[in-house]
Amino acid sequence: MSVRVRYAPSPTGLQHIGGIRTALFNYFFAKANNGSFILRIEDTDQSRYQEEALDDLYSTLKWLKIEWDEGPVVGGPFGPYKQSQRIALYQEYANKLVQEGKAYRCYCTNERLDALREQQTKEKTKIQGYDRHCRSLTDSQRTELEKEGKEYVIRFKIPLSGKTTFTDLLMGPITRSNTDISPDPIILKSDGFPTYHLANVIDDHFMEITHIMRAQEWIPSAPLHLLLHEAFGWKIPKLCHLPMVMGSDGQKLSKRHGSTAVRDFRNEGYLAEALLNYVSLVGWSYDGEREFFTKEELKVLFSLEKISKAPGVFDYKKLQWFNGHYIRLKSDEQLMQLLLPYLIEANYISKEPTNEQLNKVRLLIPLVKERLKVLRDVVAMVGFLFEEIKEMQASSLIPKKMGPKETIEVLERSLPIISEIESCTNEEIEERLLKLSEELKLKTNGVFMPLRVALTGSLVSPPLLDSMRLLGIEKTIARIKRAITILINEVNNG
RNA sequence: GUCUCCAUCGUCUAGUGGUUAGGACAUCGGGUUUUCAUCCCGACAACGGGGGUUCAAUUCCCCCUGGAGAUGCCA
Repeated sequence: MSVRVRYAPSPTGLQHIGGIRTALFNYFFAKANNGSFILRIEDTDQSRYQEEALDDLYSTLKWLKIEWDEGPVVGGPFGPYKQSQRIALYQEYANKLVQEGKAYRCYCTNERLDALREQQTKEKTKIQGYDRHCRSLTDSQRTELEKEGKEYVIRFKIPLSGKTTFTDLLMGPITRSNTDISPDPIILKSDGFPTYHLANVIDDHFMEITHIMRAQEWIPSAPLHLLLHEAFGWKIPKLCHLPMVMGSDGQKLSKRHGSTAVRDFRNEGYLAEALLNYVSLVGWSYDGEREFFTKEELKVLFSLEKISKAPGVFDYKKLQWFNGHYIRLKSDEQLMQLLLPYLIEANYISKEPTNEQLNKVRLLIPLVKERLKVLRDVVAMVGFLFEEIKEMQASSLIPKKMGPKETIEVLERSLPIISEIESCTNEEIEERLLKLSEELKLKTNGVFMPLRVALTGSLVSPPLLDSMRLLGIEKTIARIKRAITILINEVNNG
């Protein structure tokens, strides 16, 4: 039987790193085994449902170029693939369990359950959870409650003794005593919607899922799912619980660790290739040496055996490193297309860039390519070419071990040399500036640094002479003159 | 509290009953470079503790410790 796996997110928020990692592992596992990757929407919680979340799911998967073989939009033989469209099925099977005496209606109010929980916490009772009050209702009591028209939920009867064991593909055998399983969990809510457990088990069965790959946080409820499968008399899919993705403090990765939404990474200028490559390496490795993988390679090389058991910390720095690598792999033209939206957003160029603007941008691509960690960095990096420098401190113009007067001399004597930049090569200008530094008995930096700061307002910038060419001779001269003025004022005032 | 799972450099990881315990990121140093970055070279840095089993344990077993997750009419 061919492999069938699913990614089954619930549309209650933006797609995040942890979710997408699960999606990726399922996807790669399916592809590596010539199987099918199914997308299923687990929208059984009406109160937390967000329309935006669904859009985000689709756009995120599209961005990563993860296509699903069956699911919403594309359809498939086991649809519908949205749980909210399968309610009748869940109700039918929940009722079936009730009829067979494997589940029961519970009429307990939220007030009673809250009070129960509060008491249990206060008294630190051994067993936490539902007290199975309605499990032992007599027939006449039930008829009475029905007559009153009381709301009810359906609870699944967990055996009162014995234990449940399953073999996890990664973890090996895992056993849980039935008395430790949440006592008689709700499988059908009072609004007629199923809980995760019921819907999940029914769908996995009818969608003929062969392998359930999900995060380790599901281990504790796996025995319940097993019991549910057994109650229906269904075959149990193979289980594989993936290590979780943690933040730097070892806790489950969440917003307080930084961005976790894929959308945020995308906005910052992370490339899909980089994110996909890095995320695939959290909890999985190939041989411990190689770490660059394309999606296509992963679709062949991915294997369950190399998944690690221990949770992994998400390393933002390493992601950046991957991103820089993939940025440098782009051609200049490709990178330009990626960078344009950021330059437009910063108002450096117009929404419909003119040819002149495009030509200018085209020239600066090689200057920034090796410097970008994320695409958005380009804004700060080339801002000096598109807008005036807001603030310039005399102190930042003056290199270490030099005074303001010396710096003024450097700038003034550089001016005539730089004025000729349009009729000279970089090498010729460079040579003359080096000669100047010798004449003034300065280090090379003593000349280049003041010029750089005068031009860009920053100690760090793309190559100086190329920057001057891009900025244009007039602005270059004007900025150097402005710097001189600032320094003269500094001398007069201080 | 109870239950379950996990444990190699700061981080992601490779690895084996006998290895100088390997790689990558980060960090630090050096080289290239007019700065930064890239690139190259180098350094630092790990088998949580205690018992066994064994001629030999990082590796197998047990305990402890530590960490995480679950304990919802959320998924």
